[in-house]
Order: sequence, then C-alpha cells, then structure tokens
Amino acid sequence: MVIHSATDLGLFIRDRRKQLGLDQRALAERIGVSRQWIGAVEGGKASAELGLVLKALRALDVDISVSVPEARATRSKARDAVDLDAIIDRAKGKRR
Amino acid sequence: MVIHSATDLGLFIRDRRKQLGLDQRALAERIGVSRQWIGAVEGGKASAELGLVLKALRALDVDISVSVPEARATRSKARDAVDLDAIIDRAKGKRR
DNA sequence: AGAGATTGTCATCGCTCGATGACATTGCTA
DNA sequence: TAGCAATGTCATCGAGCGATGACAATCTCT
Repeated sequence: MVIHSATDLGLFIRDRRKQLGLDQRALAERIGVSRQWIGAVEGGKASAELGLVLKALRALDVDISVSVPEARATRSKARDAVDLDAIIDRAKGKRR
Repeated sequence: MVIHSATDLGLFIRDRRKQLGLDQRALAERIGVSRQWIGAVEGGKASAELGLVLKALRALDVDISVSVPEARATRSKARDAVDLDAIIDRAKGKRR
C-alpha cells in the first residue's frame, strides 16, 4: 500500500493490528508506548516520532520500502552527466 | 529500498537529495525546516517527527509503501475463520 | 594556497510530544 | 439490559524536539 500521509499510515496500522487480533493495549506493550499513543497514531498523528512508528511497524511485521517513481519526474533532472543548472548556479555565486 | 531503521531512511534521503542536485539548505527550505534538521535526519535521527519526514520524502519525489511479508508470519494467526486464542482469552477474562 | 560553498557541531530557548491517571463512550456477550 | 472489554478524551507534567545564531571543519574549484 502506498503511503501519502500520516493518516494513511494510521489506517494501515489499525487494519494490520486487527488482522493480528491485537488490541491497542497489547500492541502498545510490545512497542513500549502508551495505549493512548497507539490510538493517536492510528488516527493519523503527524507529530509522532519516526523511531516509534518504525518500531510499531516492525511489531506488526510490516515491511517499509521507499522508491523513486522512475516514471518521469526523476529524469527531469539529475541524469548522470552534467547538471547544467547546478553548475550555472555555482558559477553565478548564487546565495539564494 | 527496504527500510529497517531511521538510519536506513537517512542514508536514502541523503542519496536522493544529491541525486537531485540539492544541498541541505535548499531541501530544508522546500520542506520548511531548518538546515540542521536535514543533517540530523540524514544522520538517522529516530526522534524526528513523522509528518516532517513524510514531507521530506514528498519533496524528494519518493514513494513510500508498506506491506506484509505474506510469506509466513501473517498466516501464523488471523486467517479468517475463528480465532480460538482470542475467544479463549476473553472467556478466561484475561487482563494481561 | 586561497576563496567560497557545504556540512558538522554547539548552546540556548520556546513549545509540544508522550506518559500517566481518570472518566466517558461504544461495543460485545451473556 | 447488566457487565466487562476496548477505545476515546481530557488535564497535568517532565523531557526532548526543532529553530536559531554562531563558529569550526571539509570540500571544491581556480
């Protein structure tokens, strides 16, 4: 499943947890967080700590993977040869 | 690429950023965070906020996806029929 | 070597996370 | 419908995040 937001992740976590027949308390204990934290994350809490979220996914036996669309977007810039933009910017002494 | 820890994510982000020819400052501006934050996350900061991390990945045009190994692990429990364990536990009034 | 750019590191500070305890609400089972 | 489990919600509090500014350390060209 593709993740676009913290809400997506939350919904996925909730489904997965129920899939495993766990309640929030049990999952919380496995991870080492409070029961309330689980509820909040499942609700899409964007301010949750990355490390705890990863821990939660591992506790649920979930694989996380990242990749570049490879479709286009990537090709727009940075192919492999010279990146003119970067060179020009540097030549101009741009500070931004 | 499979992500196992915050360090994995950090390394991936760093590579991707350079792939796009961006420096930490430029990426930080896109996301709306400090330059130091980028450096810390690339270094594997586990306590970084999930929302900001997702924002960073989007700024780098990176897709995130989650999935269950489907290999085994999953089948161990929760198939679809009755979950005896859960029923028994509840019957026993287990509190854990 | 020297200049400029990029990144690493430190100290300080306001703010919010996550923990905890308590109570309300919903849901399931008998 | 009474009773218990699961989840939602609130208030309080200590601890750590992230911002900022400043400076050192690298790195890349010329």
